[in-house]
Amino acid sequence: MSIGVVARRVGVAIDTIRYYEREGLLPEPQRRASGYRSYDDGVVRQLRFIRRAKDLGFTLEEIRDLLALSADRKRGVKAVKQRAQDRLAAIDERIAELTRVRNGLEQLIEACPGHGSPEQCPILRALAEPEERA
Amino acid sequence: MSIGVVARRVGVAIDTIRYYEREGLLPEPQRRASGYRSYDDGVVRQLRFIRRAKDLGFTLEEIRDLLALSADRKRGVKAVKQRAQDRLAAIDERIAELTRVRNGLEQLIEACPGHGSPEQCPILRALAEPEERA
DNA sequence: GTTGACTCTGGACCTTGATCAATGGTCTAG
DNA sequence: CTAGACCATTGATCAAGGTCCAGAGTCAAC
Repeated sequence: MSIGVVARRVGVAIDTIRYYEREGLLPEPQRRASGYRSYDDGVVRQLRFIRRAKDLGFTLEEIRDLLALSADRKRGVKAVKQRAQDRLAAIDERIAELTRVRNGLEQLIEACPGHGSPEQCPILRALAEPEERA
Repeated sequence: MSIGVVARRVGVAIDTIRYYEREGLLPEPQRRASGYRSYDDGVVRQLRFIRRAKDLGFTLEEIRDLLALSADRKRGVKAVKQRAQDRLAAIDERIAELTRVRNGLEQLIEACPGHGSPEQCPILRALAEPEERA
């Protein structure tokens, strides 16, 4: 398969495939005599793996790590689970942080009449206040 | 006040202050005869405003907008409230998205024994599977 | 009156995850 | 054989929000 066919099958740009190769997320493929990259089906699975991991919020660096682990029979699984748990913890932390921000913002919105002078607007006041403790 | 003093008082880098000035988030300050920037206390409040708004997830562009609105007596407040509501909606959306990802990941982790062969690891399987529908 | 800390400008550089452009070689259908 | 599609490499560019550097001028203390 040429790079263009792979790109179409996975739904990713050709440049992205070459980029992943440079970044070590994809192995260097066979080459034809002309220099064209020649892929087999494995790369399609691997690209889908990358895309799903990205959807789960893994960075490309973490994905490179996951890919290495997934190739490591026996020892890999434990480490993969650990990475997934780390990722889960990071997501939980991010959700908690966003929730704090969200609730703070909501309170300000509720307290804001939506008219009157800027000095009376709790949103602007909260932003401008010298020190505030939540 | 010199730029360095402002930077220390707010806890922000000197370069950041100049950057904000270039980006239109801070007014151009007075200059001494030497060309040194000379600030009054207002800039400290404004920098804190920027920092708080950034903590709420506003982009610098949105903050520039908020600052303009906060200077607009009467008409500003309504628009500020609207911006805050938009921001709240965006945060809610982001939390919902993260929560979906979080729950998917959690299920995979629960199903993973943490040992055995990579082929049996639900995390790796989910990532590698040709098609999966949640 | 000089050392050391500070500031000025302009522009380069950083991160992440790509994407695009330029230039040139290759492949395939008609 | 040739047009048009495809692919190669290198290097630039993007968004966002800064950070850092060089080279030069300035300020404050001793």
